[in-house]
Amino acid sequence: MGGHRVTLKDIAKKVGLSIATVSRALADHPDISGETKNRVREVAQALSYIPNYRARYLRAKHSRLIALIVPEMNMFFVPSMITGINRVVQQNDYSLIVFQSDNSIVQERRLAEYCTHLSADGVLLVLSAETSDLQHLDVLHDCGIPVVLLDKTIDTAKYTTVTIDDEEAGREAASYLLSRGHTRCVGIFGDQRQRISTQRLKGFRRAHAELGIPLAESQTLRVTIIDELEEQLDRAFAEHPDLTAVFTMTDELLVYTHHLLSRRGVRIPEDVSLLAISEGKAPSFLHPNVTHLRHSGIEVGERTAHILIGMIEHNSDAMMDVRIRTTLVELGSVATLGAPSKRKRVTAGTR
Amino acid sequence: MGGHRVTLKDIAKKVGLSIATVSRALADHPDISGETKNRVREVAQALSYIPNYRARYLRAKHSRLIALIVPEMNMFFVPSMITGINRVVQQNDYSLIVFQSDNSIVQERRLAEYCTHLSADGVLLVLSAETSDLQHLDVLHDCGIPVVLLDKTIDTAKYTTVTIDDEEAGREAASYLLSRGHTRCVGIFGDQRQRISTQRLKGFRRAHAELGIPLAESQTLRVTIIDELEEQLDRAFAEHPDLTAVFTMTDELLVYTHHLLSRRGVRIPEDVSLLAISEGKAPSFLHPNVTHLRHSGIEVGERTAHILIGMIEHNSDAMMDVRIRTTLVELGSVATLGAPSKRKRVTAGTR
DNA sequence: AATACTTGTGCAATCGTTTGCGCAATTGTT
DNA sequence: AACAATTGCGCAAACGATTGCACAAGTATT
Repeated sequence: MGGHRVTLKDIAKKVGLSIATVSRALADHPDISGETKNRVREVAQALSYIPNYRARYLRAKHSRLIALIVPEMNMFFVPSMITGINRVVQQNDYSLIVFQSDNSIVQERRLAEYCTHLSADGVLLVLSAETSDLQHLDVLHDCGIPVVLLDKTIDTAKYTTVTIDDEEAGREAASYLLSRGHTRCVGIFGDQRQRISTQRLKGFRRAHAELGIPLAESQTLRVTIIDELEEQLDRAFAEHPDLTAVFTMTDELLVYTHHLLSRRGVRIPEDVSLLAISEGKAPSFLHPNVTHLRHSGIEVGERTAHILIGMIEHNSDAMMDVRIRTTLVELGSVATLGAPSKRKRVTAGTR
Repeated sequence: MGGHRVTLKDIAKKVGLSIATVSRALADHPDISGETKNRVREVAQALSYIPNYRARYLRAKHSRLIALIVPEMNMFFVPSMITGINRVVQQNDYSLIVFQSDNSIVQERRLAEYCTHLSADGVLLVLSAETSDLQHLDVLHDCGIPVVLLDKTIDTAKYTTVTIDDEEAGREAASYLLSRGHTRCVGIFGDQRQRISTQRLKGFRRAHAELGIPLAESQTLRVTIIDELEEQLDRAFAEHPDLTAVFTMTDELLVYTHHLLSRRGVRIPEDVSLLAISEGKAPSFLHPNVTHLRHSGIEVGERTAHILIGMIEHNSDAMMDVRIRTTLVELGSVATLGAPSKRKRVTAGTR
């Protein structure tokens, strides 16, 4: 197997020209006569010549490779984000190389370094949960490789970031529920080491504060491992019998919450309303469809890729923080409260 | 921005040695004295030297790059498959480069060619729905790049494939339902251009034939675009009032079917039983949990990556067809039929 | 003291491309 | 007919690393 890959040299030998001329002919260089070009092209075709990008880019000092490092492949946001990124990357003749850090900062560091080995032209990075400072990215910075942080980031003055306005999304969620009469909501949030969690929680709180509606500590759940959700939810239901709405800050939390609610026979939205920040797919296959603040992974991916490619091609190191707005998609999982007394009492622990 | 990347030459200049010596020192070559090695290493450290893999691999004729081409990023199977692949690939010091063909054979051909440009050491390929022959992969074969087809393949004597035993899985599904008294089942299948669909359907049919249970044509749905599902399901319910079980051959079909059933108030498994071939995540967040034949994406990914790496490193072109077995996971969405007369009649079109 | 190893290092070619510069042959200008 | 401008092509260096070979100095052998 594995025949010798044909190179410029082979073509040159065959047509009796120098390598340089062949190279230029194939590149349609004006110095080369039409006839020669044709001859070269024919031979190249016949030999099914394939340029060696490694050699080409070795000389050219770039690679047309863009690296993406994600902490993990969840089912909801990451796949569509990759789809968006890939679309733009391919359109611009780059290739995307995907790494997983498995939520480990050690891996993340290793991978960042690896990107420099590969001479990636740019790096897209979704921070791992462990990451609390950005020193390990200095290698990239030192090599002049542009970096864009997306989705899960931390505060930084050094790198461009693309996120949704997490605090605003949290605020909108709460104020949407409050405006429809849900004065006792429970918000379910993720790992508090992550900015995305703390910010969404902050917004959720602020909405309550702004409207002067009390929000007990026990109304905001912080779920680091998904298995904790059930117990925490039980406690929340036990402590707040007047609970009328649940908000989940991600799709993962949404589907599991939906499951737990269904399991205990809670009807949505008759008994409890449900609202989420979501990529948009899960809400459409759950029953009933879930009203959510849509946070399109494809859009995030596309915007981010555009920005990175801009940085690469204009050699710009201007730093910015891009916030992508979420859009409210109303699908009927949130009831408007009229006569509160008619609602069925939900009891905890029912299976 | 972008300081000059430090090379062996820089180190050589600094320590006053030749490039060759520096290269060997860093590679811990026995020819080099310990003292020299230390000096070189110190300087390399101080200058934060990073080897250029493109240059290294240009000479070495390989790239330690493995390409994966998928038709699309669905939410269920592909992400976990990537996770599995990535795990093995990284463990073996390769990198994974991911492409999407968007289910277009034109893209698929372009990407295959692109893999040769990159000198990928191996290619993992999930065929697009459009692909009906494998000629466009000849470029890879000609370059001696090993290829493994996985999940969605077609029959081929030329390439190694890793799949589940689709026909057997379809057969098992049907015979499971039949053995529990469901004599009138509906099977929901995907795009009939894909082997995975035709084979699963074939097995489903065979199980009926083997047990001598009639299976009307209208009991097997073929859903090319997901939007067609609702109408087809309506028709099936209308034609078969004695319908007691539904089988879906993928997660996508499962979640949407589940949604449609919930919407029309069908209780699972009291009114209709539900069985799927699934990656395993969706069944756990649907309510009730769905009994399924588990087809682990991670396992498929890991096995496939191992096989490919084996082919790369042993330069083997032995061809094989690996079938991964599915495992039955019983989660209670399939009722065992006792007295058929007691079941509630399901009527079509109810919303 | 002459010879034969050993040790540590450098030279130069190589991987496959690209590209600045030089040069011959052709064409055009006066 | 002499000179200038154009056209078409090749030489050779460069990108950054690896490696076979040669070679100088030192050590060991006779």
